[in-house]
Amino acid sequence: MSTLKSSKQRDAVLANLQSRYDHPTAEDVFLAVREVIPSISLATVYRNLKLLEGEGLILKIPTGDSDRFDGHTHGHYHLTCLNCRRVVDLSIDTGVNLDSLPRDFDGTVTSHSLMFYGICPDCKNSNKK
Amino acid sequence: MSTLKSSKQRDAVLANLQSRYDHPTAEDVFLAVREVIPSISLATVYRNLKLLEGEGLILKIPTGDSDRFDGHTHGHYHLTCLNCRRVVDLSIDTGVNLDSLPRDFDGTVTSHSLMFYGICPDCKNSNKK
DNA sequence: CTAATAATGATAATCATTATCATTATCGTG
DNA sequence: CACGATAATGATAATGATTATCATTATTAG
Repeated sequence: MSTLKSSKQRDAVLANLQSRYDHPTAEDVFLAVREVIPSISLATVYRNLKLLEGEGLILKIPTGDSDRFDGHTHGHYHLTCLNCRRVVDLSIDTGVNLDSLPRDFDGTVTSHSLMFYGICPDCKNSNKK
Repeated sequence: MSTLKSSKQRDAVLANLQSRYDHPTAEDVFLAVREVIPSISLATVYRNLKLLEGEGLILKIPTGDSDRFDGHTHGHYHLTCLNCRRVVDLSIDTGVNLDSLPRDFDGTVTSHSLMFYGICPDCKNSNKK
């Protein structure tokens, strides 16, 4: 049983994710944290992203291409823009009645993830002629 | 503008996906279709999966590891088993009120995907002492 | 039938992510 | 504080999934 030891690299990765509201890739986080800790390695970023995800402190969002990460684990959903590939937040006033779903299901549901696809506000507005 | 030409390989890939109710990886499909067309190449499977997805005939399910594919595009949702990593269908009596969601959102939502995480019936029952 | 070109199979290339390993940092304990 | 155990790091090699390349084959319109 290994005990966690603190590291400034891990702190910096978490701090970066919690300070931003986009949904960066591991590489994005690497580039940002390198501004603060120039010696940090990409491998260290990947390692700590995985650790932090395991701790439940961040969220990994699989998208079909590179995974995205989210430092805000409160209940909110995402939209993947089919035009610019960005992942943006959708603040949803609950509305999804998930509790009533797995009625006739002989398994256990512990969590869910909901991804919307479409066009983000930026792309929609910049496409106006 | 390129026009589609038919091929028995593509037909076989689609037929395989439509005949099964698991959610195979590209490799899984490759192994299955090779039973019918021994000369088929893995690259051809990937190519046609992408084509078929573009046609809207199949669904690609990103999972964080290898992508899964689904030959049934009707409205249904999936559960990823955290124990055995399989993806199983969840037949849901609608229940999700998705239409009312993107009210205060200045973008366009064209589709969504909902993934549940938990324990599938098989694993749940085999874990009983 | 023939020309045009889409599709194939084989394989090399790419890209994201993970494993390896020698070195360094952290932390409880004497 | 100093020590020893071990977790974390940085650099890089390795892996695994997916895509690109390219010469050859198959399909289709005319």
